[in-house]
Amino acid sequence: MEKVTRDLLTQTLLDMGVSAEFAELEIPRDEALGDLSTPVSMRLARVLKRPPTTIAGQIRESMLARGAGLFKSIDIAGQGFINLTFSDDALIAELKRLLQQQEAYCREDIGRGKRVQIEFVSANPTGPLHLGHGRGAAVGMALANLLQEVGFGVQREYYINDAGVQIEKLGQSVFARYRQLFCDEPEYPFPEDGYRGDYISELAESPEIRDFAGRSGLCYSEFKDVADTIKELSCSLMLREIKRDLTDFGVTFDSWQSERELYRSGLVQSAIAFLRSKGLIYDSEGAQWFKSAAFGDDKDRVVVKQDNQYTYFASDIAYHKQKLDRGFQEIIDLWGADHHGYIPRVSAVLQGLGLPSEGFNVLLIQMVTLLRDGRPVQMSKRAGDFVTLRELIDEIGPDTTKFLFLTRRHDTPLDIDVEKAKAQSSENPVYYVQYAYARINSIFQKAISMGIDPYEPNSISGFNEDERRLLKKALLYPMTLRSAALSREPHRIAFFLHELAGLFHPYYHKHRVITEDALLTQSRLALCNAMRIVFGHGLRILGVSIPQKM
RNA sequence: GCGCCUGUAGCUCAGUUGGAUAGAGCAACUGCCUUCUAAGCAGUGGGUCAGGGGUUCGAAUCCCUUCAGGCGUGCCA
Repeated sequence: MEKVTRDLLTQTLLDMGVSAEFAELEIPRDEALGDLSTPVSMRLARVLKRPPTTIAGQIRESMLARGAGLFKSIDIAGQGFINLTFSDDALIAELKRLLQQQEAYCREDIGRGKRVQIEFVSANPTGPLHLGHGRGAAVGMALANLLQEVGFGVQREYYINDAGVQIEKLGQSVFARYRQLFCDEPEYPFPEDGYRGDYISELAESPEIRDFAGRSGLCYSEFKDVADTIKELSCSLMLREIKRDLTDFGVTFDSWQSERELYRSGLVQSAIAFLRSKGLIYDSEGAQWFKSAAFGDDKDRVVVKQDNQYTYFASDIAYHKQKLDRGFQEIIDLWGADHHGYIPRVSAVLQGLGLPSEGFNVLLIQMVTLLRDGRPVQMSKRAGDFVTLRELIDEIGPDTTKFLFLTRRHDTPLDIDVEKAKAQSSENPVYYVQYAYARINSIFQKAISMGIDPYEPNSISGFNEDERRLLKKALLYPMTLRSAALSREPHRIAFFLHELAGLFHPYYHKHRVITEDALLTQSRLALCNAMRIVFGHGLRILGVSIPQKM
């Protein structure tokens, strides 16, 4: 409905010789003013050098003439706002279109098939997922669903950092723990900066490690002799755990990319050679440097150290080059906010490889601070003191956890008081939304039991004021979807759904849907069906379950 | 020192990308279950949008500045 209006406004502006980008519609704060409004005439006043009210008058005449019954009225208010009010006939016609097209009604093709890759979570397989990863998982999944819904070709990827010193430390930690537990060496030295969480013991106790230990005589080995297998086993066991957590959280990936695989297949070497051939890598002070300063970074960055070892940056170069080689036109990475300093150099790489700077988008997932008794808890994987995603899911459920993360902008720091989250979980906003859906379903069940088909309303009469408000909100849902997609902010959908439920519940309480009046019943069922479609669509995008009853 | 993020009701957060009189949830208080689900509804109270200046028809939103918190600033990953 907003799209039809926007197209109309755009045409009107083009006829006046004005660029289409001025065609912006918004929902007035005060609904008495109208259904949609545009401040366009005030913006044009400066450009056209005419008073805003004069311009507004011209736009009004043109839109009324073109609109053909779409509007009940178009008013000019204040300093030049144009307020549009839809006619009842137009709302009903639009409702019928929604019911006919179902979820397709919600989708506007914004992506036009553009291939975009979203990489998220990508936690090192050196420990369980914590709350920050959970936030990234919820946001990344919702964003992927959202973009897919508006016409992008989306791939969801998890990058596995299974090479380098962190994995080395993981292996050492597991090795040391095994010796302490099973080799009668309780004093066996634990690595200084090893991982100390309980999960290390669990790894050491796992059948896989114990089986290998039995075969290799681990109690009599040096770490370096068994390092490769210990590391690989620990890593894959940890990854299995992570995958299980994600699955239980309802988050899935299309692709898992291993860092080690980049080295094995020679992609790191060839990527650097490629950059060198383009003159973007040079030698200095015995190291090899990438010219990132040429693309906006503060300084050039080392990719191969003096000792001939690759830096972490080297594999990231290969990784991001490979993303381009796989044909993605837009690359979205979700990173923890503590990596923000890393953005310019990766952006530099992609620009050096020919990707326009707007093709690379990093969503910084701000820190999740955990509070206990109102005081922040230091979360450190190495100290082993942190609250896992698993723990929170088990306590309050995946839907509540997701909604907790999705009712915030991703780039604002978030405090979670676990005790409060547990206490409030039964009053969580997610239930408010799900409950609305379940109630509609319940009405439909009742209708069916009475021999009425709620999905096939054959006639729709007029609507009262409450119904009009509800209907209008549902019909304008695509507007939220569009802005959420364009701004890459899935949380807007969560808030929309909560607002829609906030209209539905009072309506439900005030009016009966199924009454003696057959025509009225048909109309109200049609309205409920529209709500059902929108709630279902929104919840599906957020990755939240859609309960038929509660 | 420099860079990025943040500061909105007692708490946790939105605020349509510069629009009209700043909004929700939780917490507190008062009512409402014989009806299609009370995980609900109706109502009450709660604000110097961190402070100051600027830009313009119009600022919580943009610019400058001060204050406060977080993060970053490796030939670590």
